[in-house]
Amino acid sequence: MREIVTIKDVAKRAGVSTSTVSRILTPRNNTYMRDATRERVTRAIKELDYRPDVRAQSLRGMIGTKTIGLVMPDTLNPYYQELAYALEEICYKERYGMLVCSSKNSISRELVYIDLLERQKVDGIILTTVGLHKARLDGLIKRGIPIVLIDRDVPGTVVPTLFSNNYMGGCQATQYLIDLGHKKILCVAGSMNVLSNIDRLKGYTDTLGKNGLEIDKKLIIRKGKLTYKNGYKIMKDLLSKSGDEFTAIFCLNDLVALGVMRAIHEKGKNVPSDYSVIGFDNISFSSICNPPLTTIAQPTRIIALNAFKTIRKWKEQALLKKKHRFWDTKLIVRESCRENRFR
Amino acid sequence: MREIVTIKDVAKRAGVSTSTVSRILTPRNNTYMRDATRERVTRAIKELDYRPDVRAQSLRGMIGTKTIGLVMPDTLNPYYQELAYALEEICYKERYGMLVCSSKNSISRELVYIDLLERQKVDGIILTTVGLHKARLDGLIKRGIPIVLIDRDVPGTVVPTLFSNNYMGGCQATQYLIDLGHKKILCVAGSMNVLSNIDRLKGYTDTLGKNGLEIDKKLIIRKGKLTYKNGYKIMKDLLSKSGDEFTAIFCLNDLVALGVMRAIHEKGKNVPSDYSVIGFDNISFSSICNPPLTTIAQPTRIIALNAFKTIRKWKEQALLKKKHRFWDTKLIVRESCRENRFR
DNA sequence: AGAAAATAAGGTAACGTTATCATATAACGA
DNA sequence: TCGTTATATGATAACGTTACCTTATTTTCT
Repeated sequence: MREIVTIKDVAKRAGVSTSTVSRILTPRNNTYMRDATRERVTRAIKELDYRPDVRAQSLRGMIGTKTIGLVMPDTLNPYYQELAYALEEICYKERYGMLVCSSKNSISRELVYIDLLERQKVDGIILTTVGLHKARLDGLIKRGIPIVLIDRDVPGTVVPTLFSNNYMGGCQATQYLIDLGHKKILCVAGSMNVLSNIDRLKGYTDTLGKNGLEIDKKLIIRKGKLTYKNGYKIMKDLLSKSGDEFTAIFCLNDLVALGVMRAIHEKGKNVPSDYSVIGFDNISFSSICNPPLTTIAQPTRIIALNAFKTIRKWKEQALLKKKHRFWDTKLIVRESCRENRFR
Repeated sequence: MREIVTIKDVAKRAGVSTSTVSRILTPRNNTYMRDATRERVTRAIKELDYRPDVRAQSLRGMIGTKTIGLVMPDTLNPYYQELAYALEEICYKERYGMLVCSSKNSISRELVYIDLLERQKVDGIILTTVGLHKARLDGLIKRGIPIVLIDRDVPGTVVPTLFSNNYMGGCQATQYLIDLGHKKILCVAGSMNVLSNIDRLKGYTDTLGKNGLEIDKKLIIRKGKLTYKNGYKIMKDLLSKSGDEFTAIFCLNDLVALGVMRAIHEKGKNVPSDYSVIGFDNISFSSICNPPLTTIAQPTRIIALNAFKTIRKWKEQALLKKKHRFWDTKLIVRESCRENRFR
């Protein structure tokens, strides 16, 4: 039989009222209780294996549901997995539950999930949107759902939005290659016009310019998605033509970098002797692959922590001003880049 | 201002009672309603952007919380990520929320999470335990929490437990290598005594025996965890001594296989020309790595689907008998194995 | 036409908690 | 000793919803 133990059962067993039991569950500072009573109740709780029902607590009380929702474009993308991991760590410490939702780059799916999270009355939503509109977002906020955006902006709105400093990362990667003596640097940029990619690309072009190097449009590949498969395909095509136009490759994420490296190896060429390759994201596999990938690390943990904090401190003033915040990226040197001595 | 729209607001706006609104939210077959009324209510819901509160619904009604909990030993392990992915897909279709919890191979952390999920009154828990005891599990069941175990057993209990046929996978991998002409096959098995590993190892030894090959205990490495790092270390040690005692390597999971391959490459040797390597799990990176890894795929999606189904159909009879179920593994041939012509 | 059945909606209590108010006893200061 | 405050607990209503019961209107059948 399904035997649900409630606060009434505890009260009866301890010979007190439910109020007294409740006082133990929700300790406020200004409450008096005899030690003997406290002990009797505590014992009853233990003996009955009682656990308060968070639904009921949050429905009546002033606490929330102790749950947050994380909505990401792609759960299989290692970068988001690491974001989820960092966030889970924080949730664990705070004894929060984390509802993980993958929009799979579909806006309709994202909306279904946001709706679901709202019905579940989560204490907040952390969202990397694939195209939420201002109206929807404002609706959410009006209805009192704390929401924090990560990596991607919703134009015209005032929600706190947290970013890696993607521009900085683009600069770091490019400058590193230039310092190694590379002058002709291919950039595999993908076709998607999300802010993070635009910034990385801008970092690339600006840094070329700052170093007095020419910006060759033929060296900026803006097609397809930033996936392993696409990186492989792009590089394969390029190498089948000539492959002489560049000595280094800046990939806008690690996944494409992996695909690019695979195509290079298949062609019988070597990384880093023939081509230097640098990625972005520092996914866990970039330290494992062959050769280990030099890349730009995002401040994932810091972003996760601040997202959580923002939700917890959510007040009306969050609405008052646009709050874009950026955190520094970091160059991680491994073995996929080498000095350019020849060309 | 935080403006929570409730069923009362909808009722008021539509000019009906809350009962009538509720009837629309929870459609039972035997309910009558005038079309005009239905339409008025539906419109009010839309206009107010009303969304029912799942907490309240589940507290009063007969539905659950539409949430399940997934507890895994390691969220960063690609195998579990793919399990989570498969499960999320099912949850999405059913409009369930999924609380993702990583025990990080710590039993105390696992217990904290199970406790949290119980307080959240999830409709079920899907658990790959790192060492739950019978007593705890029986407690959960007594308290009416549907629970399904995956990959790992809790001895002496009667909970439905779902497995890949790890023994079969061990046989498939070993037989494949034998069919390629390998006679001396190293097995990197790790020290952990979990059922899945024991079964994989048994598949290995049984298949050797069935093919009339000697079982050389020196070729079974039972130390450390099944991680990339450890695989690398083990193979590096082995190669620094001699490396002549075997021509093929069966790794109990893909992660170690990746580490093993790295060590081989670092030694200037080649996979598959010098050593054939086969893994287990078919993690996404096994198709991306260099060379792409031949491996054994687990029926992850099937397991996820059945776990969910089991929870939904949870009845008292689930208690009546032990239900261990196994699903077939599958050999995935890629490029890390080759015929053994020389030794 | 009258009774029975079908249709359509409202009223109320309850789910498991806690906030708030009320009450009872004990301790204290004059 | 009495009034006042501190201590300790109980009673009740409410959170947002739905199950169940009740009531009012129609429709249908004889």
